[in-house]
Amino acid sequence: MQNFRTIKGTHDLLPNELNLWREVENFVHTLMQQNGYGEIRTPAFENTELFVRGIGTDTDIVTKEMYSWTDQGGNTLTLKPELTAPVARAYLQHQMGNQNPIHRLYYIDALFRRERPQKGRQRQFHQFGAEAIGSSNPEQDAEIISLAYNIFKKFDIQNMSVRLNSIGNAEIRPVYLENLRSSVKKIKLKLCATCQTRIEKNALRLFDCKNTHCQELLDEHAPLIFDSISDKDQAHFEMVTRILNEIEIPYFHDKKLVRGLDYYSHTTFEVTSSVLGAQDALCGGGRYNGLIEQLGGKSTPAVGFAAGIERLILAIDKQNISENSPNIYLIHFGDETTVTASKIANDLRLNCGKTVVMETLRRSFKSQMREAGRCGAKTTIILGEKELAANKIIVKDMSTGNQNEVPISDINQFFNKTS
RNA sequence: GUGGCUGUAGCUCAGUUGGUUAGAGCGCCUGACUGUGGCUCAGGAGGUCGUGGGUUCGAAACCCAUCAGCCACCCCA
Repeated sequence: MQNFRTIKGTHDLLPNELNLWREVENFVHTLMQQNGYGEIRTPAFENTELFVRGIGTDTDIVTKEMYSWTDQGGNTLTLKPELTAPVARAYLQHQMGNQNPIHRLYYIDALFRRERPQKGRQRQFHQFGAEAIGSSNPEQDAEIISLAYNIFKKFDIQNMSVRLNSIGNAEIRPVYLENLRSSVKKIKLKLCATCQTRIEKNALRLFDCKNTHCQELLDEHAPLIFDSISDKDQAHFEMVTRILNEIEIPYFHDKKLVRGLDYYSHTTFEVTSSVLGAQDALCGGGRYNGLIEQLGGKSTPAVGFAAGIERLILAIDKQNISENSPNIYLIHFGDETTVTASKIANDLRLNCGKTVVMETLRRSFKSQMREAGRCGAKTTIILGEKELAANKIIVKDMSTGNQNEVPISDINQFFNKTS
């Protein structure tokens, strides 16, 4: 007989850990709504071509990480590996641009990439994120950055840093890359092996090399993309930083920060925390003024971010996680008590708003008492044969051990009073 | 896709140069306490030793393969 288990890189989330997940999700909903963002949910899979066009043909995601298949009708489909392209697709499909010049959208969703799992990286993972479509102005960039920042701040993430840069518009990219390649080729042989291959394959990623020797060489010889962008784009960036200063978001202008997906332009940012290990990015984002047009719409400015929920959970200090224990544990025993106990539990939940857990295993009285103590119930209700015969229950306060007798007819009134 | 480390009870882990019936702590169940939790004590349930082959009289241990987990490379959230 085969033992079934979760597929490599996927995980079950059990009730215990989901308490924290729900806390995170609830706060995301609250904060987003507070900022005027509306939730969007897109399908789990899309046409493969959407991601190829959106993310970029040469990116790792598209070339080797997508879960793609051909269905029985011959359609080439892909489980979504990121959400910016699907959101942009939805924006176009529903002609949202014609309804309103600006749309603020957010999501919480599961994504799929076939990577080798490690800390902070799994094959099915979850992100929340926001996309503001329509404004090209720097205050929109700052708003997006503040959304991400405020969520991490709320959960008191340690050793957090916000890195910020601008990579200018898409037109200057080829010019800059040419410039970069020719400068770096002069020092090619002094660089590490991976950097040497990156010169042709993905020159921007040279700046991500963890080898300090390579970084020193690059500092000396490589031109920085920020220095090659237009005055207008530099002024845009300047304005973003002015707003961040004013709203007290600490950031570091990292002139080497680049992003991996092709659709980014202008402002790019990343929030990292060293408590995460190698996969230290909590969130990444930036402008993507060219994406909507790339997908067949008219030129529309947009900016957004995406953050990994698993990574956020990893980075949260779990010291003070609140267990949710029931208000009331309802103990009953004897042949005739079950029906009445069920009725009492139902009334307390519906009429008094109590969290009530009722015994359904029919364990011994002692076991039920132990269970009531273990699950942290503040109050225990005892309904035995004697109580049933007398039409009353015993209400026991678990911290003091005090007991009261309450007539069954007065239960709702009693518990409404004690809130 | 590449490399390193690791798989024994629900959890954390012992298990001697290969040798009878594989252990402990925590957790769970029952009882001492015939209707009162936490403390204590006693008893009990729970294992195809990740899986499949091989070596051997004999494998949890040795060999091969495979799967999974962790960490790193790579990449990214």
